[in-house]
Amino acid sequence: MPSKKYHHGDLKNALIKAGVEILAKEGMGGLSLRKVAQRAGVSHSAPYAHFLDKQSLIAAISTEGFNQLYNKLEAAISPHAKTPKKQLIEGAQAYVRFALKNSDTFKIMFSGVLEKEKDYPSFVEISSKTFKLVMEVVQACQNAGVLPTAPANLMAVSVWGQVHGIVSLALEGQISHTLLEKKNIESIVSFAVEQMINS
Amino acid sequence: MPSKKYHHGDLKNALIKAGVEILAKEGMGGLSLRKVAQRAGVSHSAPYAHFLDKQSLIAAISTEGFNQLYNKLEAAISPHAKTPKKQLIEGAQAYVRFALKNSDTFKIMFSGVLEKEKDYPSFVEISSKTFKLVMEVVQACQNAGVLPTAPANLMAVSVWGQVHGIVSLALEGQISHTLLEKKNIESIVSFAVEQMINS
DNA sequence: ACCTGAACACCGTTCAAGT
DNA sequence: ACCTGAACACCGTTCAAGT
Repeated sequence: MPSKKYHHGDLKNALIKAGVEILAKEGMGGLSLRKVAQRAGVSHSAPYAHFLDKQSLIAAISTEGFNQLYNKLEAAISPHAKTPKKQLIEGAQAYVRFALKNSDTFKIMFSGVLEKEKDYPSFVEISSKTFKLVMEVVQACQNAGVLPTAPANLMAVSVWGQVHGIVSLALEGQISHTLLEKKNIESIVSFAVEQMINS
Repeated sequence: MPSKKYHHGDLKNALIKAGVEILAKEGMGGLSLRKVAQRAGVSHSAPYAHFLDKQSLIAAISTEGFNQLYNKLEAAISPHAKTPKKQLIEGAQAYVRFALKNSDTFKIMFSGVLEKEKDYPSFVEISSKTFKLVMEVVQACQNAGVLPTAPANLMAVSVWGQVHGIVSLALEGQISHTLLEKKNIESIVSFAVEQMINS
């Protein structure tokens, strides 16, 4: 438990944590390096000992978000190793839950605020690892005849895009009010995923 | 042609135009009210005569973006009134083209930078009008047996989400390199939309 | 090695004043 | 009615200096 004694200690992780908290409390617009520093109890220039600039902190927060997302997906998928269809459905639901619960972290991960993702190797690594996980589920589904035969990476992008698109529209308030009166996001995504599955 | 003579003239539209240009040239991170004012040739406080705050300018830019998107969709759809399947496919392609061509405007429309969309009636109006257009195409497809029978708004969100999701992932650099070597975004979206269509 | 404080350029917003 | 200029609080970033 390496936690409460910065001033020295691991300020780097304390800053990431502070960033996530500010994000959750004030949203993207409220996230400033100076506030993050203050919340971690250090001077406004202290973060520069651990991050090159604000973009680097955002990259670290996004990377942390992707790690959590990956873990949630894994946890949702692994119990159903013998039933790919369930993996697909449960994985999609886990994705939705993560996005709705950590909406500001999710937004920062996918909202283009991070400008040069390729400059951050650990971000690239976890995001491609996440894609591979999706691909494995898709492939298992294809082998079981649950999803159509097609290049697995193409099918995986379709599936991920379907889930991601609905969730993104939802977070943007773009799902029509009359639909939301009858169905929540989880069930809308369920419907869309079921549509992809071979009858 | 009401264009080149602000100082007086319609500064409001000049500011929106300047904003779009800065966005295209420098991206979301470079968009400041002061730069917009400077580019329009007025003092940094002049915009406040026309917009309540920065959010209002962003709302205006997003609204303008939605209007253009709507027009592109209409233009892609209207020639194929008798073949709903073509409307669906061409509409999706028009969506992709708009997003790729105006990527920063597209991002600002959907990236959660605009915080209280509901406060901007003309934004709400054009975005719901756009959704209705999608719904009409979907309904025509359903009547022609091209898309499955289901509540039209639910099906419309699935279709829009599918297209929007893939495009968003693409703009975020989240489409795997190995897939992009073989297929461009347009053809990936084509594949995904074809998957939704009744065989 | 890690952190502080002063400094600089830039930003959003307000307001009194000008035409 | 529309625009300017000074002012204020806040921000990202740098750097010399402290421990």
